[in-house]
Amino acid sequence: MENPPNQKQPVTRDDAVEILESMAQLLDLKGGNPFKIRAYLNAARALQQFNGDLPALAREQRLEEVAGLGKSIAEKLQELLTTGRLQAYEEMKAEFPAGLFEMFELQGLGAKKIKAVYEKLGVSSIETLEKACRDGRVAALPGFGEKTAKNICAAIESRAKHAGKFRFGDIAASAEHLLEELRQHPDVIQCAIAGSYRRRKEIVHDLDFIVSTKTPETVSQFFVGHPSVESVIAHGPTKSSVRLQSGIQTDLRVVKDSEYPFALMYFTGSKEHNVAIRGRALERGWTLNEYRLEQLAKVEGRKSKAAPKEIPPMQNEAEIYRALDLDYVEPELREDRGEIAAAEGHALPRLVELENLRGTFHNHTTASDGRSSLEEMAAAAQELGLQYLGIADHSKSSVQAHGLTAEQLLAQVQQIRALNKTCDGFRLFAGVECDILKDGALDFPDDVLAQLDYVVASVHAVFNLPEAEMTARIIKAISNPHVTFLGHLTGRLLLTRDGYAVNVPAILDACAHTGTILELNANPHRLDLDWRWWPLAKEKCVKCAINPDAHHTSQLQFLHFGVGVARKGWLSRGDVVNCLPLGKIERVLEEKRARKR
DNA sequence: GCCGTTTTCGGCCCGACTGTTTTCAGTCG
Repeated sequence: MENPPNQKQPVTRDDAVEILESMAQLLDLKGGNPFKIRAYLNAARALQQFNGDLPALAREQRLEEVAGLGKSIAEKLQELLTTGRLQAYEEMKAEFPAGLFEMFELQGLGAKKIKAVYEKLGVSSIETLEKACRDGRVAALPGFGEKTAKNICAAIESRAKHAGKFRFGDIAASAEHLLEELRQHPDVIQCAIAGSYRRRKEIVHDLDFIVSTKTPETVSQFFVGHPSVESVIAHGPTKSSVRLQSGIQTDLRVVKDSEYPFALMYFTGSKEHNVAIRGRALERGWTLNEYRLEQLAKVEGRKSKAAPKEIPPMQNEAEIYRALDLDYVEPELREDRGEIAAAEGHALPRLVELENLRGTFHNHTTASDGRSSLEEMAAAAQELGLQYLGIADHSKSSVQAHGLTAEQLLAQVQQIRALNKTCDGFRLFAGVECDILKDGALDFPDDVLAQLDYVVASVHAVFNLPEAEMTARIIKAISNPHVTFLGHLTGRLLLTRDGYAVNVPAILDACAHTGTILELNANPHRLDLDWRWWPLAKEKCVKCAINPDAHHTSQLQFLHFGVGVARKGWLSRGDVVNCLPLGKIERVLEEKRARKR
């Protein structure tokens, strides 16, 4: 169901942003004026931040009114938005082989180096680049060396390693959309997405749709013919496999309605959880598979050691667990990390839910690198039904993120205080995302921090310290009594950058000691701290704050991803401070400050 | 290429880090 290549699609704002960024890359490859290159990047950013009616502006020839767009780029955008094409871009693009562009995805390679290997070695793709690195031609180039060649090979390897993996947040919207369309289909009785998606893993390899129906063929046909399907890999009566336009492989399993809970449970996994569950079935003289739970004696060639128990009727997953003398295990916990023992001993936690959240901290505005204004963020939070919203723009050392000076920050505090007077039953908290400097000092002096409602301390630069030094750096920072929250503890960017070397248990101890609340950064690129650490944090009585790190009103929705991770980390409402109502959270923030005195 | 202005050119964010080279270029955030 691919779009015919010459069918005209309207150019979206994101398309235009991408083309401006490509133009900057092309100019860079051509060795263009660096300020001109920056002008294109600035224009791309301006366009990204522009919230108005772009097509209307293009129709009225008023694009130049957008700050950051001058005469030249406005004209180009005008052409792009009205004709769907941009001649200058296509001409420039034709000067270079297409393979050069994927080389920009390699960490450590920029336009200058790409240009050098292209012009001097004729390298025009990642494959030929790897060959040239291995046979020594790259290392022999002026300005290159052994180390550079080795680093390029490592970057190629890392890129390959990440192929076929998808961040949960990148595929969630299209997955839910497809699920909703299946649900609407008249022949579909029940349906769900199982697999690691249902378990809310931060990275998924594929999607597993489970459907129950009386007419497998029509549902399968509907699935493989869906507009979001790019190509069909396999298409049978009960199992179909496709690749969606996002690139992710997606399987459909079609079962009878009576088989549905068993299929859902089986395909939700994890494999390890299933093995343990099947073991329990065997102990009872039963066998469990993706279709049913039945007496082992009925299965050919197998005998039960114990006297088989009578099998109760089962309509849903909860009843399957109950038949095995277990409490219902939420999908997020099915990782064989102690959930079965807890389910047996009625010791599973009641997991936090999105509806429990009353507010959130760590959000940006246009004052630093956000794309929505203070007022817009406040309005969006209230629309979501939140009682409070914390504003934490970047501090001055984060130059690339337009960090605020002390004066700008204090002006924002005044603005927030004034805005609060106009709100009833809703409060903005004035905070900052304060850089943790290389030596563990904070980016603002205490007398500035003292004027805020809270401080999120985060590392944004100098990632490559040895573990002990990085750990000491962070502990020093959170030992400052003004620090309320520790932001994205490991600094990882999923599928892009590993977290820095840091001793997480030592940091957790320090958080417990200082009363610092640990952020669960809900940005789908971060999801940091990782879910695997949260049970330990909970054990050490470290509180969690689920923060979206929103740079736009729409990104407050990231809370949804954060709750998934918190649930995966066994957290309950009581472990998450932003489940507290306004009156109580105010007290928590004040008490944290009071610890210093 | 954009912006400001003290209009029509001159400045544009910048420090850290790495690797190559021996004083600097390229990349990144």
